[in-house]
Amino acid sequence: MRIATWNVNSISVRLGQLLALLEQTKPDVVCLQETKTEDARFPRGPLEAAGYRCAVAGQKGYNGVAILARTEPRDVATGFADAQKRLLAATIGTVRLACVYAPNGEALGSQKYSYKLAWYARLRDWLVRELARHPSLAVLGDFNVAPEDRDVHDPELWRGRIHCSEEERAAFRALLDVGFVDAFRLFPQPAHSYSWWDYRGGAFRRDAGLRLDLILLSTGLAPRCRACTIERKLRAAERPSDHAPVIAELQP
DNA sequence: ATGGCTGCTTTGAGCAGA
Repeated sequence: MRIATWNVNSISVRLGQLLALLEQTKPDVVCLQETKTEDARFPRGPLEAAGYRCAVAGQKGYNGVAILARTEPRDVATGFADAQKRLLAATIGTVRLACVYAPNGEALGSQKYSYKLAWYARLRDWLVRELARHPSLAVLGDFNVAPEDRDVHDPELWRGRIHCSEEERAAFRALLDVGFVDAFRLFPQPAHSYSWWDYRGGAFRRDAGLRLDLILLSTGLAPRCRACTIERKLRAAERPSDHAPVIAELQP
């Protein structure tokens, strides 16, 4: 079973690239973030034609998450209540999956930063309950936290800043403490492995990136994981998302 | 390079992202 996550930064702009990704990597499940589209306008037609069923939780203009799967998603749920569409869960086969789009946080000390930390606390509480019901649980998405210095192109430049602060990293580790591992770090990985590069300042060309897009696996599910990779080449496409997809391979 | 992109919004300058 191949599971993937991608922050598309608008499903309508990235639909062609998404269809190409589905064709080339043939994932069984894809979690999408920042679809930026209300549910009635989600492009179900072309995705169903490509062989994927869609569970969606979108809103106009901002945020928005979706889960695409080759089989019908079961027990679809939107998690804890929030006006911002940032969480969606579904069961595919034997695996429970949660698609998450964590808040950006803007800057330390801002209202959005407080919202980010509170959102992480709510996510943690929700994961505790979800894990009790679903021991095989995968959490995929844009966490908007670079977990460690090795996930940052220039740790000294980013020290204490948004995505890299100790407070955010502690909030992220609190998720792991519930009973998850970062699938990417189960395997040897190249140095400078990032999943997001700023559109500005030639960040991708300079490889000035952060690893913000992650696949967390419950300790019950992690032994089934055989690989986890970042599809970096999509960031080099024409009119790319600023995030690259992440894909994990699970043994059946 | 703290922006110098990009995509969105009752279309057009301002917000948000990260």
